Amino acid sequence: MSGTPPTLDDVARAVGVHKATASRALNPATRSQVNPETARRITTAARRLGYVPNTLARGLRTSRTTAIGVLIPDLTNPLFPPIVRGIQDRLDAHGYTALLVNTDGDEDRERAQFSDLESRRADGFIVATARRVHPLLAEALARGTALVTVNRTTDLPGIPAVVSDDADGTAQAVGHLTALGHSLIAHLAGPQDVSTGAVRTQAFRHCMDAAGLRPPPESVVVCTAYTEQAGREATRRLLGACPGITAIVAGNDLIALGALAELAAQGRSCPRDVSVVGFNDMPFADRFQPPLTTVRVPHHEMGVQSAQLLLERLLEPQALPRTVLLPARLVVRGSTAPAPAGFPDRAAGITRA
Amino acid sequence: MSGTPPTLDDVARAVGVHKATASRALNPATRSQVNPETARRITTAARRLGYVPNTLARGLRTSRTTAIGVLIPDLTNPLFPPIVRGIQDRLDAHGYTALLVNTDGDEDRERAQFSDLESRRADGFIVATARRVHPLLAEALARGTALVTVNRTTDLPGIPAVVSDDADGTAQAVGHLTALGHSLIAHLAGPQDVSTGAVRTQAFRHCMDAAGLRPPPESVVVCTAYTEQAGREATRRLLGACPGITAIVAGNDLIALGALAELAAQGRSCPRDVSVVGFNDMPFADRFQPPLTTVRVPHHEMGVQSAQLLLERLLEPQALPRTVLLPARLVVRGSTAPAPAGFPDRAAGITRA
DNA sequence: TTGTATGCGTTATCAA
DNA sequence: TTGATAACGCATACAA
Repeated sequence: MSGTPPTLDDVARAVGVHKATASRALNPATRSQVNPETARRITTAARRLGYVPNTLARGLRTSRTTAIGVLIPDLTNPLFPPIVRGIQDRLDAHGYTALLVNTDGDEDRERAQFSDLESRRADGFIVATARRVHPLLAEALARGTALVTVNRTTDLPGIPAVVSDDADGTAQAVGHLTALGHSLIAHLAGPQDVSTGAVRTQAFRHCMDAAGLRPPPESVVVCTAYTEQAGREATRRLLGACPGITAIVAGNDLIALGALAELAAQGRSCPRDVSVVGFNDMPFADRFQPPLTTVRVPHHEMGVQSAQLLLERLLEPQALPRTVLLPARLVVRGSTAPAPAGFPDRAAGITRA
Repeated sequence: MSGTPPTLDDVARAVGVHKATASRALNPATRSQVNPETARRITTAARRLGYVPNTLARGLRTSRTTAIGVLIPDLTNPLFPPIVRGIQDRLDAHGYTALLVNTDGDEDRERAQFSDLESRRADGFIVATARRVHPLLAEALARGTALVTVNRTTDLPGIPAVVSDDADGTAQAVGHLTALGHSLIAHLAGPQDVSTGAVRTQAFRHCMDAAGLRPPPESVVVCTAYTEQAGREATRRLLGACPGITAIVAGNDLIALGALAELAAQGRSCPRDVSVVGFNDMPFADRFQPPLTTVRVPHHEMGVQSAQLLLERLLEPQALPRTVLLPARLVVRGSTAPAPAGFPDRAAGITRA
């Protein structure tokens, strides 16, 4: 209704100074260059007129937008809201804004979204969609784009990253199960083309080996996605091939949820017949039926740290890329219990070393 | 590394035309004005150089940014990710981008965030933080800002809104409980300064009245927030004042979750002793212990519709503000059961009409 | 069909 | 300490 919003020139004229002076007075960094009294009058007039600087004009002039592109697979995956909140909280504190997009795991969509964010001249990118082989990120890195990955990493070196200590988390999960007397432990692996899937699976194999356990190849089933549906299908295959298993280490909580559903459908009780450990400690995991034993990953803090890393990178583009490793911690709840008796190892074709 | 990104002028020079021609060729709307063959050469060169239009410059020139501010209370509240996804999905399809901010229910923070989005020259706003009395929105409306509220409305007329039919949803909840034989039905009301809280509470009173039930005043407890914590505290007060109640209609699922926690803590079984109905059908409500009977609200669709409404408003600023009312539907699960015998109405001081 | 010129609102450089 | 001026990259009215 009131027409166009007031510009710097409007404020300047209201005070009777040049717009350059108004610009200096309103900018904290240059405020010292202007007479305190005039500065005060300019500030007052700006407030009175409801002046808000035009970020587009400023960005065009300074080639900085204080906007950061944030790429996630899907906001409705409960893993990501805490990460995004962490990012936003830290960015906000520094006057930056997150530009959030979903890629749905689709490479074309990701390219399109990334390109859009580039057209908006995002100052940098926080990427939660990293795959181990990721041409788009490689190209961006080569162009000198400020980049940080969070939660997942790329095999390509040179990109700062914030991840949780998944190897240690997996070790805690396996250790918990062996301490409960389990030896027929299966693994519902996450997709192996992303670092979390590969790292957790490798750690699982390593831990089993170190514990002197030799599970048959069929006891490790790779899920096609980090979803309940994929977890359920993988569990069906697993139980078909290895009916004797008494425990499952799931690639993440959604896969674990799928496992719980399939176990229930096949009339197997969790945790009485089969123990299940998840990964992430997603929101409300403690309210599930049964409450989920899982490896807690500090998602909010991962978001905070990734934003911090990116902000540092914008200040010092030449600094060596750091990787921040945050601790993961097993949270024991109701989905794990001592191994049931009467399931000798041989029944599942497993041999102890 | 490769220096600054290519501009329109770079593309134009590579082809040997003026940048105005390049602009026209690259813009779908003006492409017809340029020789098809030249247009092709320009398009090719643009792709080869990796040209991406500078949205800042374009926005400065056109005073349109194809960016929409989205205000939500808190992304980690499971209610909002589906709404935001709905918004993003529809905006994306029209080449718009969502600028997402969290207000954490803090009015100062909300003003600051809103101001930042204005400085980024968002073309309009989708507001999920509406309170019944909301000066900020009133001012924005008076300024002619394009505005849509989602999930909640403002008492102030003139702002298009997308909400679910909460009165009907509440009626289904109460009807379900009375059909199960409950008459001592309590209500854990949401905050009354937001429309969802007020509407559901009013509907609850109305339904009880229509059913000939006259619950004592203490059986309606207002929660200070839509949180598990607030729900738990309210439940404690409720059970102290009205120990005889056999059913609870909660203001939303988080409040219901708090009720479940407090009931369990007091040794009362849900649903055997007390039935609980939630509101929203938040993600994984079916996996809770017990699976939650709740009123499903189509959150993703609410997001889609709110984006649609805003886009329409940008095209036709003068059109009358519409309110879209989406259907809510009771989903019966495990947290409701027939009323236990042996709790005569008089025990709770309730009288039938 | 194409080129020229101008301005969007800001900040930075240079003079005064 | 302040003012004048230019430029960021684009789209458009106007001229050719």
